[in-house]
Amino acid sequence: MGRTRLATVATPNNHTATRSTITITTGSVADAIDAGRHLTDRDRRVLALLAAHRVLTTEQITRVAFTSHITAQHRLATLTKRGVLARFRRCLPSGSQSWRYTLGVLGVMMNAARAGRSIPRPSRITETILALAESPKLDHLLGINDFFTRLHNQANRRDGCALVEWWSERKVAKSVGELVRPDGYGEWQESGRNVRFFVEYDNGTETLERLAGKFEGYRNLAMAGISHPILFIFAGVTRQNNFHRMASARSRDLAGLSVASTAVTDMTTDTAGDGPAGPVWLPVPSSTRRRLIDLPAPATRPRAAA
DNA sequence: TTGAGATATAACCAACCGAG
DNA sequence: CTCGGTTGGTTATATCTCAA
Repeated sequence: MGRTRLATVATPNNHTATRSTITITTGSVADAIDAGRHLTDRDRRVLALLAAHRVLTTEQITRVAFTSHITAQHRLATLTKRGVLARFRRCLPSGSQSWRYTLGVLGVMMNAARAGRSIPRPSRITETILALAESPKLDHLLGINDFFTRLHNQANRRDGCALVEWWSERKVAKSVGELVRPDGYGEWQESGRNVRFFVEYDNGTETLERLAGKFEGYRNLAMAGISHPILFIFAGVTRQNNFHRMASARSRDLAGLSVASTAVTDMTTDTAGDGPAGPVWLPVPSSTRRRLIDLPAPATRPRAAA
């Protein structure tokens, strides 16, 4: 870079048990314009990805945008140094946890300029990044993004497969938020067939009763003409089993809905290597797991979610 | 408690490519 | 050709997990 006015702020917070390291490089609008000139097409894809989905780990970004994790690490580190990205992680030592990347000060400025929005002040952006790093919803967000990046990776590796749509919670909320609050919406294509689905990611913070309460919203949505399979993803196998038993006993609540569940461990250790696209989904009520593309369609005729 | 294996990053290095 | 940037490889280092 020519004239560098960037100040790197590494903020090790050693005061609590959950130590965190954050790297935020700040800069001016002029720096953002300068940094923008050095971006590759792939960099712009990563920026768009982070603008839409807020935070992704090194591994998740690699799945979507890189073929080599080494290259991804190098490039992401460079973009962080330039202020385009910011990153943080719990625990100080390297190698113990991958970095979580989000848009940096310059990245947010570029994104706002491209969308025709007013450009936020660097201090405001820094506050947002710090809030994200400390957010209790961080693991939940990373869990959802992990599911979608694994699907994306499958699409990259297999002919005839594509992740046609990947909507964040915010984007789905704008479309159907009045009736339900899914954690994501997607459309998967495989062998000339398509399946649209809603995602509910559970990391054990809600009671099963509360999960069951979501069925009513989806029934109302179906009556409004929007009906797709609802995928429940659980952090643990036991909780998934409990959910499956509970949901199977409530067939009346599920009338007209297509509900299936899986556990993260099933998704990541699928022997065929198909990940979330593989036969890891257990429809309710059933004891036979199906591929994502083979999930039963809801009884009501689906219409586009948008 | 200890050691092996897995995982992740930093710091190097070499090869390649396009612009000037 | 030189220079700067990108890509991808190796090595060193550090921690975590898990089994003995």
